[in-house]
Amino acid sequence: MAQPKALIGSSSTLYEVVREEIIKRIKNGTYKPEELIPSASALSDEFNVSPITVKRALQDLRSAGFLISIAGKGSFVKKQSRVLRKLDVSRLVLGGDSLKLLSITREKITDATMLAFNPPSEPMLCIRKIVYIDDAPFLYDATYISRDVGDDLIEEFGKTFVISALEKRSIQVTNTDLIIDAAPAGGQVEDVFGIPTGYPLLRRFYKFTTNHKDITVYGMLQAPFDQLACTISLPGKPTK
Amino acid sequence: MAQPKALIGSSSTLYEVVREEIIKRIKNGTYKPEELIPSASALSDEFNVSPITVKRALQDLRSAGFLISIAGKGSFVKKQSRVLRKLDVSRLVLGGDSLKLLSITREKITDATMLAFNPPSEPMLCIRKIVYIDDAPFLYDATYISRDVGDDLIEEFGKTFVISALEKRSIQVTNTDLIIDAAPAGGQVEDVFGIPTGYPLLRRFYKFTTNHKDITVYGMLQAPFDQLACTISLPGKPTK
DNA sequence: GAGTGGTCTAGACCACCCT
DNA sequence: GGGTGGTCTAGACCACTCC
Repeated sequence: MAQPKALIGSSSTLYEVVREEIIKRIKNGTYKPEELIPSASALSDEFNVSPITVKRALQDLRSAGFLISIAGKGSFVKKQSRVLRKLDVSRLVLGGDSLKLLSITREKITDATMLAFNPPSEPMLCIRKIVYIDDAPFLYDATYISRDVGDDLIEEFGKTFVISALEKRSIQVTNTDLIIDAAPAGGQVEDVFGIPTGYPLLRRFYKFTTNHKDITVYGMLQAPFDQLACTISLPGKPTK
Repeated sequence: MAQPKALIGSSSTLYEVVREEIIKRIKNGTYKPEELIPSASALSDEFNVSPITVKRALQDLRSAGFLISIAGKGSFVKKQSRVLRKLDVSRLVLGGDSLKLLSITREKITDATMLAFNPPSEPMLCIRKIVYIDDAPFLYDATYISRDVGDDLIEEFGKTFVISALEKRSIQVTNTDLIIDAAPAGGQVEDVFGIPTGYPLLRRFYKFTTNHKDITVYGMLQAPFDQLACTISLPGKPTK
């Protein structure tokens, strides 16, 4: 067969060359946000490679958040519009957000990152919920609370953020510890957000210490990397 | 051919089933950190699927940081040991770290996230470097500085963090703005860390305002998700 | 040389969407 | 029905490692 067409980019393998060329076209506006890109077979003709090689490139582009592919329709350039929020995590819900309760269970904390908070090893009350913005899933939250609480309070956990429910009962947060990390999507979060395995997530783990010695709240917030970034402003460093 | 072996996991496709089974074996200790897992052809025999399907599963596992594959040797379970560091970004180098200067150029800031800091649109001095821990790349840093500085200072940028060099000249940081996000690896960082395309990164963008009105420092720190997480402790929330 | 992972291709099949 | 993306397989080739 004919020699594959020479293309821009220092990549070695064919699918990398195709991938980088498509990225270039997205960045320079040849393929515009929300719009359909040429089909795999059309691209395979243009680049003179197998359709399967093009599909391999598209797979990478989905994992990197450049594209969304819909069987029967085609591949679309993803619109990039990310929300910036303050790192402070004590309010989940802002105007226009809505909550969906997923489950309330009793579980042990097993996540390796959360263990850095030295949580109790006994099973805790675990509340999982999704925060929506404009009917699109925005945050996935799992909250663990260290003490048995009344049924009325549990019911309220489904409607509001745990801290708000506690404050109504004059339980105040005295300290907030946070761990921020990135992680590849896997398991339940893939389904919640409709993202492929390995899609980068921004995660915020929190530990709220309260003025009730028996009540400490642990939790984790997750969002796809292209939906959320966190900001914080720190006072000027002392002269050291 | 024979019916593919029924396996655990609610996944629909074959490679997802294989992938989840291998994850399960890593988590339950069947495949141990640093150790070799069975070859693709051995796994394909066991699962009764094509070797290519197994390779597809292994590809996902590499992207999610579970495995490292070396041609001619095999696939190894990645050892998970992550560093926790305070969010404060003013010191790159701790004991045992070393720096490698990559380049000093003049560039405009083009990164979409960094533009949230409203940096100047003119070209700036750009210093790229890598921080090593135990001879392994740990952080990738790009620093932009807004003013022409002397050659002696530029030379120092290659050896130490920009803020330290400035402080020696009594230029103090009066405010630090940070943006933390996650992002898929792409381009130069892939080579620096030896990670596949799309590998999740934790990124910290910083803007240092100083007591010199002409001197503002912008920059970005990047690290693979499995090497670094950030911690911060916030004072108790006021009663609202 | 045998085994390994990785790429590239061809061909088949399926599910989905649109007309 | 024809086009789309997605999966699965088979077969070939390459580069690498280890014996």
